[in-house]
Amino acid sequence: MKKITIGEAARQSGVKVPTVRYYESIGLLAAPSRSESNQRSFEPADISRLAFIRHARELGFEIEAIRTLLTLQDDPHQSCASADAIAKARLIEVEQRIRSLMALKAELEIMMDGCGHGRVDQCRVIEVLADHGQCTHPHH
Amino acid sequence: MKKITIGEAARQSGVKVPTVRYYESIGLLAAPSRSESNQRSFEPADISRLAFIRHARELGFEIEAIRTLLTLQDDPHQSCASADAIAKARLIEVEQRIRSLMALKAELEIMMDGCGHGRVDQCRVIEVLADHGQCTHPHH
DNA sequence: TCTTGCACCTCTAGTCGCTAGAGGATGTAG
DNA sequence: CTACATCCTCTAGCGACTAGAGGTGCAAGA
Repeated sequence: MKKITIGEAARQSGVKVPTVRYYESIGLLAAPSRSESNQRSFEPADISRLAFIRHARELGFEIEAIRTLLTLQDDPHQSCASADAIAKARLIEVEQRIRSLMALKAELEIMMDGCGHGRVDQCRVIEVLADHGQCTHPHH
Repeated sequence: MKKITIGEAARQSGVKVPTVRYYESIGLLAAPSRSESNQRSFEPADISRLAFIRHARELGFEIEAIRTLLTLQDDPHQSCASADAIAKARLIEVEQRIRSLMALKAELEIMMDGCGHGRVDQCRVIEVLADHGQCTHPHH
């Protein structure tokens, strides 16, 4: 029985030390046992859980969604439908976000193209921002 | 001389009432004059400024960037280079964000494809989240 | 005239997901 | 034994608002 310190847990899971404590404080991670000197002592399962959380966060899932995904993981006999729904919702979100960012990109490019690099009073960047009517791209 | 109330200013600029007050509080918008009964009384120029801010926010510029853009707008004899640089930085940010979201989308799609819609213990969604090694897409 | 109801005012606190820092205890290497 | 790293708890801060409490002012209908 090796005792895993919070630092080690952080290193292995890729989650930062204060973030590990934060996850414990919001109940995403069960409070681990403590050593005689009150230091947290994690188990391998905790590392997996932290890695799960980290990966899900990287994929942009919100903490509450992750909480649901974790309870599903904890009870493997449940239907997979909720996990499916959460992932699908996230996919739709991501697709929407990509579309809107592409529109932004187009608008920014138009802005930049029009900039003669002279003085502000000839600057399309400022001008376009000031008057949305000049914005040729219909992103909204 | 018509007096523009905060509600009217909000309606015309598309910025919400509390947000207008917030912008005033952080000095993005000059404090307008007040009526006898202490109500804010805006001028047309304030509406333009609010619309400018709103459009810039829609394009994802941060408040501090907008603050700089506004000072540029206020002094039209300055070089346009700063505005240019801010817009360019934003464009690069947006492009990066699009790339990373595309990678996420791919990973989410792989996850969903593998889901047999059965029970959690056969669910690829949970499984992929739990073990990043299974994530075939090299987005990081 | 009353009263209803809306728009306005200020101020504080909450949101999300951490991150930073204070101030102190403990563990480890030389 | 002395550094120094790591751990502990607690509080406050970030950005850009948003929500709510508690109060004033104003116009229109009964």
